[in-house]
Amino acid sequence: MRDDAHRSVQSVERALAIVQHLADDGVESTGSQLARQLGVHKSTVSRLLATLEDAGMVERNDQTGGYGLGLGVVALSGTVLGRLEILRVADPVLRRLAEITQETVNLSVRYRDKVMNVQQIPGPNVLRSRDWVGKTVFLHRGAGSKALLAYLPDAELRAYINAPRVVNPDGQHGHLEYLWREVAEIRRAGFAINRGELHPQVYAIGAPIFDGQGRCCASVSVAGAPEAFGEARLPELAARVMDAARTISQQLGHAVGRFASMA
Amino acid sequence: MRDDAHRSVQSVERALAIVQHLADDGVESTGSQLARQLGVHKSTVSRLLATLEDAGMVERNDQTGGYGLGLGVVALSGTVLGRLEILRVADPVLRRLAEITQETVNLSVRYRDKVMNVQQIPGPNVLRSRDWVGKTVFLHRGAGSKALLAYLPDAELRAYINAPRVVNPDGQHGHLEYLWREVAEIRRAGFAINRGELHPQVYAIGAPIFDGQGRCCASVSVAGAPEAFGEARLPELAARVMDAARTISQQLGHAVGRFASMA
DNA sequence: CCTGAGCGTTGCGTATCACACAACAGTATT
DNA sequence: AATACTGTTGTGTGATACGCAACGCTCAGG
Repeated sequence: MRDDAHRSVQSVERALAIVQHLADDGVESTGSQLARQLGVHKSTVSRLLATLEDAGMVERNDQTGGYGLGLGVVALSGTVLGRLEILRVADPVLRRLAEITQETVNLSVRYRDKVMNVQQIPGPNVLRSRDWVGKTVFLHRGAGSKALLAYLPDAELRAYINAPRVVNPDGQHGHLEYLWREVAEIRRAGFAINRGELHPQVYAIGAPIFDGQGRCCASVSVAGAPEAFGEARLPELAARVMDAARTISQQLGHAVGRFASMA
Repeated sequence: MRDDAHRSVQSVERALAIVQHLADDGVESTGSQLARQLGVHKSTVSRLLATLEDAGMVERNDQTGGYGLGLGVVALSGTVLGRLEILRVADPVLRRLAEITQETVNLSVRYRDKVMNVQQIPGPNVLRSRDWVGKTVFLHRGAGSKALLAYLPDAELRAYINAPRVVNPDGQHGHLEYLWREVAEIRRAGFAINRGELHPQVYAIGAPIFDGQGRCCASVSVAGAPEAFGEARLPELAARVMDAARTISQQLGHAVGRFASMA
């Protein structure tokens, strides 16, 4: 634990732990609660919170007196999203895909051992559109995620599948060896399909996007009600999604047909 | 400078300064550059960056070797936006407004002495839709901003107008006394209008939103090309925007007609 | 009204820890 | 090869962030 001793700054680590804590439960909490959960004195937390509040990273709710994440992180998010060049080139393609399919379109990029949604264009019959940008899911859950996973370099893919995992409370994580078959299937078909993995009533199709170096860096997916993914419509949807992914890859400088990461 | 001595944590302040710096220029920079600009040793910056990178707040670009903001801030942003209840209640109203007007609809909230965009529904003929959520503008610039400004409590309004301001390089900030007349006009009409203040080719109309305590906490605005805001259409647009704002205010618990902040 | 328990803030003293320094490794340009 | 940049990492020391305790505050409930 203390092996990488002074490669990092303790107080900053604590501040970031506070931020992560406020982000995880989502709900705001008091400084004393944070102090207990982090195992430090409440005066320390008070000073850290004051510093974070000055920067706009956390805000105090006037009504309840609790602390929560501040709008400053939204401002930061805006600049980082604005600098993601993949968003610039993908945006018109995604809009067109949404218009053609009349379903919800997502763009996801890899983030550590997860996949993060960075753009969502809600379809006409979407209910809960909000709170999706910035959401992360594991690489093996969901269409967009699996599309990304399947085209990782073999070493990374093997490492991910064999990595020791803790079984979540929901019991969703076991051994992932079964993924080898699904990955092969995805590579063969060129797209991944999700039949209610994340939400029972949401099916999705995802296809990989490759950057200029031929690495799979993102994925595009189309999500909708299960009825929309019947045998009749699925081939057309898959073709549309793969076409969009290919277009974006081209604009990122990827030579079509050269799937370097499959070599 | 050092008067509020140990009410804040220096190292965390420095870390946040790094983050702000990376956000401001938008462009990524090297650790040495950051060290020079902050006036600290590069080894300090190196350790701070390592800590921030572990948390996903900054990322190193493999190609250029520079540091930039990381996707971790996007994840944080997702949770804070998901907890903004005004987004939940406003979302359907905004979508309906966008559908009716066929223009771009924005929802803004106050953030310190600025206004932040927290939701944008792009219209059909939008060009650059991206990178608007999280963007901040001053309270007196733009339709949504001025709508919020005009309904601030008088004390805050006076403080804002009389606050000493530095003149920006673009020379946009001078004395703001002229705002008193415009504020009166906005309060009389019930909406604010922006004729190319922020971008020459973008006009907008904004109306205030009030929370359960009757405080003006947000605003909704409709933006589009100047041609769309001619005499013929402007009254209807203004009515639509004010109607949407009133609907959202109602759902936030504000009694219609009781504009407490105008008393 | 007083009490008690919860909250956050703030002086203070001390031990920790984060800093500057310097040396090192790596890379690109000369 | 040499220079000029990077970023990383040991090391010593002095600044500093920590825990403690006391304070002011609000709220709940005898």
